[in-house]
Amino acid sequence: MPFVPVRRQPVSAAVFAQLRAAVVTGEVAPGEALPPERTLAETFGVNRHAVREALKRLEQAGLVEVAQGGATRVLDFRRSAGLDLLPHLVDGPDGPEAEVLRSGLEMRRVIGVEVARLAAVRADESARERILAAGRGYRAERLRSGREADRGFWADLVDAADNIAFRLAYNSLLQVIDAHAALMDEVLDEDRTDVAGHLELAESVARGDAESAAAVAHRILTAALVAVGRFMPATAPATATSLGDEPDPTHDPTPRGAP
Amino acid sequence: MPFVPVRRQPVSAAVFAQLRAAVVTGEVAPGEALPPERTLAETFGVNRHAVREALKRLEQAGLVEVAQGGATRVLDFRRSAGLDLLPHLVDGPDGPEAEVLRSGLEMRRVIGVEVARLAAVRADESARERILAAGRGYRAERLRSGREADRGFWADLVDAADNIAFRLAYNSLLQVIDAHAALMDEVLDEDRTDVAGHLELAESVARGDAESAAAVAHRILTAALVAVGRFMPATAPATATSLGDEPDPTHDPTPRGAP
DNA sequence: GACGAGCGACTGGTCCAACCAGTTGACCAT
DNA sequence: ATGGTCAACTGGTTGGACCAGTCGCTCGTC
Repeated sequence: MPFVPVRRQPVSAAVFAQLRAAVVTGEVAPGEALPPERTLAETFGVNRHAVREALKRLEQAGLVEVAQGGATRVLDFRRSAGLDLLPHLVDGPDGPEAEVLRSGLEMRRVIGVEVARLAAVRADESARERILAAGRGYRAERLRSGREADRGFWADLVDAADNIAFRLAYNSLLQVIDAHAALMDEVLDEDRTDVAGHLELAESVARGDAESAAAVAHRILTAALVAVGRFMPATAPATATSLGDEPDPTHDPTPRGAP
Repeated sequence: MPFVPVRRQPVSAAVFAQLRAAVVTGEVAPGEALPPERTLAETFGVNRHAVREALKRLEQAGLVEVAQGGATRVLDFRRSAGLDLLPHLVDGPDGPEAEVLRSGLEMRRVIGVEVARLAAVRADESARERILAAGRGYRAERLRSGREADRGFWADLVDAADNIAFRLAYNSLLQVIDAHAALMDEVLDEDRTDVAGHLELAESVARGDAESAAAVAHRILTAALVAVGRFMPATAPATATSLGDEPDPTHDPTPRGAP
């Protein structure tokens, strides 16, 4: 077993992690007040400043609302938090939450498809060449490191799409992946088996064929979405099974409670 | 003019705002080191603890990297920040940045379309009824407050779509809107003129017709995207003009550098 | 001259203690 | 019932001290 760098974690980060977990698991319900800073400091055995730094991050993440003189209240993160919270929702008491991963992969597909479409229309000449080169080198790159191969591939596309919102959302999704590298690597490898698709996507973009690019991107990105059902039969069996074998190449939302 | 609550801003928030602005405007370039905490404290005329609280938020937002013993370095937010940063990118030196708003509205459309599709498939009976009621009451609600009308309308859809990633991204986009309420209200009102479309969307979802729901959602959400070009002829005239009058009802990406 | 150990200055991390500034609710006078 | 007062409690801010890493210079050794 290879040695890895030890992770140093500041006290405030540890406090933040515990408080965040308490909020997202619902251990402290929305509307409920957190204990006073002085109490938290004593409970955690740290200085009050460390607690305050952690609370600032919670506030920044949209998990709590702090009011001078009043109490610090927990917010409903489903209404108040942004996409940056997603990575932190994956960790559940019984391992990664399948439903959160499914959500993230669905979003990844939607964004990826639109990114492909936009890239086909907006990429300038140098971007087209770069993307085409990435498409042609994908097979070889994948052998070296599948993870870095499509990270580079998609980074070029996202660049070319010229949309800062997609770019930032893409970053948020990458953090989900990084937070569960081992599992996600297996799931995402499903995408990578479609080597021909990657080349086809690159060629479509280089050609400026938006609809073809979108279609191929959809095909590629659906693979991982299907795979996550296999790797995680966990919490939602009904959902997992209906994700079945031969998804509609265009759309395959997961039915639920439909007649 | 009605009275509004006065906003108190903690010192750390003010420091955070200034540092954040310095980073996103590129005033301090990625890779560059921020001044030491002690220096910042003196410069801002506040205590070092306040500076540290601000830095924690910057770190949380993915704008800087702090290392004990070493310097605090600025990151490239285009690579390291998440979607939560989007609201803070809108403010430019010459008013709201048209390109950021365009990006946000593009994302809003993509997410909205997929939300409509998913809602049509996944909504349970009570959700269908609620959505149908919202669709029927939309015309009346809109007269009272257009803003709250479609906030409620879409909130129901997002709920029904049962995808936490879309929900959080939707929250992030709402923050963009809230941060520029006056302008965005004008732009988004373009969506609301399509009253019939809202009813049609609700009916499609209630009927479980995913493709119809997606198509109508796309039509509705394209209106604001077109409008932002009119309201903001500002920074990118070439882009704005090509967004012209009769957009392809299916897709209308903004060409740029295409052959 | 090249190398490397050692040291010192500098940076962020943590703590303690105190006080300021709001909020809340109980109490009391009107 | 109303409104004012006040005490207790909560977050906000400050000062100063020290710990714990990093970085770069210096100096001795080879």
